[in-house]
Amino acid sequence: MSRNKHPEETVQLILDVAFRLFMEKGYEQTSIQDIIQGLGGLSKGAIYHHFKSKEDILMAVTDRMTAESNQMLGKIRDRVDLNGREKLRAIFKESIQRPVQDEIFTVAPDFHRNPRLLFSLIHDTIENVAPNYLLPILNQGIEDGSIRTEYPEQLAELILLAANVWMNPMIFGDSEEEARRKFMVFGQMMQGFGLDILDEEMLNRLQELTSIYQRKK
Amino acid sequence: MSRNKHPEETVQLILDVAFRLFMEKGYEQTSIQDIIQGLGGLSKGAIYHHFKSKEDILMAVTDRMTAESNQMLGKIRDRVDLNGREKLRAIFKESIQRPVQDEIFTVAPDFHRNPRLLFSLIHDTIENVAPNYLLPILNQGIEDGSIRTEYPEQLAELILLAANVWMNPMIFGDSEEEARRKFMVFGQMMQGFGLDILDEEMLNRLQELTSIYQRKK
DNA sequence: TTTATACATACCGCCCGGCGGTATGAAAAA
DNA sequence: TTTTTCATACCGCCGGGCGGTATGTATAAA
Repeated sequence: MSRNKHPEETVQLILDVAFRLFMEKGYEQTSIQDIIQGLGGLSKGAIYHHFKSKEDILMAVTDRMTAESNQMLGKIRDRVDLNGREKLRAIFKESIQRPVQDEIFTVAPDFHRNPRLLFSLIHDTIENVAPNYLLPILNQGIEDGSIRTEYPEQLAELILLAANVWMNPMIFGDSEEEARRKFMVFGQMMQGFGLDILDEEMLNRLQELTSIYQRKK
Repeated sequence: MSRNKHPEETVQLILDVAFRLFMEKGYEQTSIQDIIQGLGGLSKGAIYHHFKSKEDILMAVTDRMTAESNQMLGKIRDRVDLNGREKLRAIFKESIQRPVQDEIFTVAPDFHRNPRLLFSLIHDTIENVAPNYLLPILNQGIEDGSIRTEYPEQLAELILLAANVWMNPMIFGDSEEEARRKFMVFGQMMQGFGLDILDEEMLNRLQELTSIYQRKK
């Protein structure tokens, strides 16, 4: 095969294939050979020309996964027409509404077979999303009086861990009923912090996602 | 080397060595050969006689880790001299007081290098500890009126995830100040559920553990 | 024409796990 | 008591596959 004039396409192809396989089979269970086979003609040399290790591919894959989500978060964070509480609500709404979620739910990553991916998600949530996206919103909410808390950094972490990890149907494989109850408990927790941002629409969407994932299994 | 009359000792030896190595270097980074070297004479055949795979060793190691802790939980759960809220408090106290924690903190498992171990911990927390230990206590608390919640199953999960994972200094490597703030936020969350069970003694012990782990790194 | 890039190919060393074989001890048979 | 039998504990080599590297080659760009 001849040299590609647009190497970026090759990179994306590798990431596409790796993403699909990592999700379907898990990172550990996916060999470089598996990726090569999904590449259609390309070889090991191509992969190691663009990525320095298998781990490097995983990082690129997760980066691409979170990039789109973070862009959305950034947009809401930087809006000037909403107060803190409204932004918080907007984030939750968008997080479960956006179609990217559907894509991920379609390939259905089985986090039981993907502890590394789960860890990446948790790590990104704590080290990136919480301080860079949710924290500024909480701080704004504190200033404009729509949110009250003494420790916004920690509250941001706890909220995201509960929402992104605990309530994530892909991780714990909840039934719709379990998802509903988690949503209720989560809502109660948020109210305990003076944050009343959940509504029925969100619950319905969450249950929808849950059922999509249930069917996939 | 001759045959051991007490094979159980061999099993324990393998688990001892594997435990130490998994903690120090991480599961992935520990090879069977590494374990063999720590065994003092025993060979690969010995390992695969007692365990069917490397994964099997990991499971045995984690089982042994949680067994002691679960025994303590069971004892408190089955006491008849405490109401639900008192049991809940007793569990929290014991969980951070018991010396087993110190042992683990001494070998210092770096969860950043051990996503599988982290997943095992989370899995055990959700699938075992929550339903079998904390849930009965919450249910008792609901009956005797010392705890009020509509969804005890989910509350049990959320509480344990926050306490065992989020507040675990080994996972997120908090500073003492961060540990204190997490403790405060956690306490606020518990109060939101009508549960006022934390006290200063617990905070001090938590910060002590945090500093022990900080020094280890 | 030269140079840098985008690959292909051959190969390395390690690792998990299987497997044939051996040593040992305990129970059963003589 | 002695002999036989048999399950178990363990040895250590080998195979297949893995991630990764070194080197070669064709092509685009300069």
